[in-house]
Amino acid sequence: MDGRVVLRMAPFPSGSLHIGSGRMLFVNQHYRERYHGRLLLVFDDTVGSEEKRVETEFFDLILGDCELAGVRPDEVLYKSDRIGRHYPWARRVIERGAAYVCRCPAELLRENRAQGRACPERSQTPPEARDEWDRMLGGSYAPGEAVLRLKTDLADPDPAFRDRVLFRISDLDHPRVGHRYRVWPLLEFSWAVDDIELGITHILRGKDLVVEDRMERYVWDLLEVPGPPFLHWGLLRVREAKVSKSKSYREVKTGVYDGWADPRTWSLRSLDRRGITMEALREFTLSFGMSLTDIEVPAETLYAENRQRIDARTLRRAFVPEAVRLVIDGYPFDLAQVELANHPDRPELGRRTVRAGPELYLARPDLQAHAGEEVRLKDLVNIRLPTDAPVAGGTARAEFTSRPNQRLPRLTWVAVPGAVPVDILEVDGSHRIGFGEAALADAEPRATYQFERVGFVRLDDAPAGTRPVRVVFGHP
RNA sequence: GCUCCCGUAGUCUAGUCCGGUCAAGGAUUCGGGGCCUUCGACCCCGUAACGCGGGUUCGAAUCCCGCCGGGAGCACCA
Repeated sequence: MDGRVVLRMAPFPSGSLHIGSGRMLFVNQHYRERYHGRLLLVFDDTVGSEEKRVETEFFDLILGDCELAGVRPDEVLYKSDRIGRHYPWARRVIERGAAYVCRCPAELLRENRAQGRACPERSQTPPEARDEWDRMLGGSYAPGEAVLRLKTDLADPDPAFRDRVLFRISDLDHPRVGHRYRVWPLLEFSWAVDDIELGITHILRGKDLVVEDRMERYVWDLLEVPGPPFLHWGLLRVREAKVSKSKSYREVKTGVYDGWADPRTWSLRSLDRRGITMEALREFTLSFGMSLTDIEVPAETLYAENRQRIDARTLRRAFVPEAVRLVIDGYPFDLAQVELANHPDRPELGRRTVRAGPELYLARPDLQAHAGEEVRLKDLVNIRLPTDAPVAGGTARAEFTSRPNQRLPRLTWVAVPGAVPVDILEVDGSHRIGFGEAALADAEPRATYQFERVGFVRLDDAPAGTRPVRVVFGHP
């Protein structure tokens, strides 16, 4: 087994991979590594349909998703390059008397199938079928006028399995191969062929494709070729991620979403943008094993996995949302600045000097929650808050009370001089604006921080110096 | 409706093939406590599960039957 395993992943290029479809990447990668095998990426880009079009931009997008996830396929192939190889297989099936060219309109075909009724063409002899097949290939039929169908059992309990269509005619312009082919195989048959021709040893895929197993197996048995075993995983949904691929597609296309990295897509790249590491995502995904159960997991589980990985190396910074300017009467003059640790438990991550002073920004929600109370400004002094909280952007006065650390509610603050405007992009696409401490002024793009009492955020990939500083919320 | 698949704590998972070592392990959540100048981290403690009903057996989460519940598919899409 070791070293001889060949796996394949077959995405349809219609969007970026999201948290659920990413499972394909991690599972295949996992088994590839475990058995030192090969992993092929085969774009399942047969011609599709009017509703399901192949779009070239998605080839690169998906390749980028793989790269991001740290999955490097040994080979990248396109089904659309391989269509010619499927025709001889069709011929073999016809020779066995197991396929015929059906000229029923789609409507009638479906009805007959539902009734378990045979179409007149079903009785074609192999030579007749071959002639008809040649006419199909030769262009005698228009799209919809003829299909090649497999003879199974019209009494099969599963109607979907009765004489499935193997090839159909389509005039759609394919973005890679144009009009090179008119006769296109359907997914099941194309895989029955390619899984053999590519020497695939194990097929690992989502259970949405289990019916297709049966078709592939049927063709292999018919042609007396041994085929690889199938393994499936159930549906994985993240509770908070109500993603629909078509919705994401629409919103990205119309610009409602900020591209495929918009947090609302829950795409791999959006998670990366939020500072969720691919290692965490990989562990998270793999933890579900190959169970056939459909599962719904709270995002918190993923967040916990990520927190475990990044907490110890992530620098702390102060951020104040819905900032209110607070002038503190009686503030001690010698406390113009304080030196703070970058991480409470990791001295090796260094320290920074932060401006303090009598003019500070505080969060309006904090002011409201503790109106009139004495509070501790974290790492600074104790003050008494005003009884009325002004609106965000307003100013209020507070009163210095004492210096020593006391067990009081601890609030986050940012000195007004040098405060950096920050815009947090939330998971639901909304924005939270506020001020961050001055140290954020020269933060590197893509750097991850923990905003104390807010959560883990990652800087967007904007040029340094962009104001407000754009960050994306990761998780608490 | 038909076909296939799946049911272990709030959530996810180990165990089910090959019955005993499972009075069910782990993770996360939640509750309580400790510690640290974050509501984060860390440490300690705790709550909590074999869908239901029969059967086989000395013994069932594990095998059999029935029921109930959930999911997916039923395209000339992938």
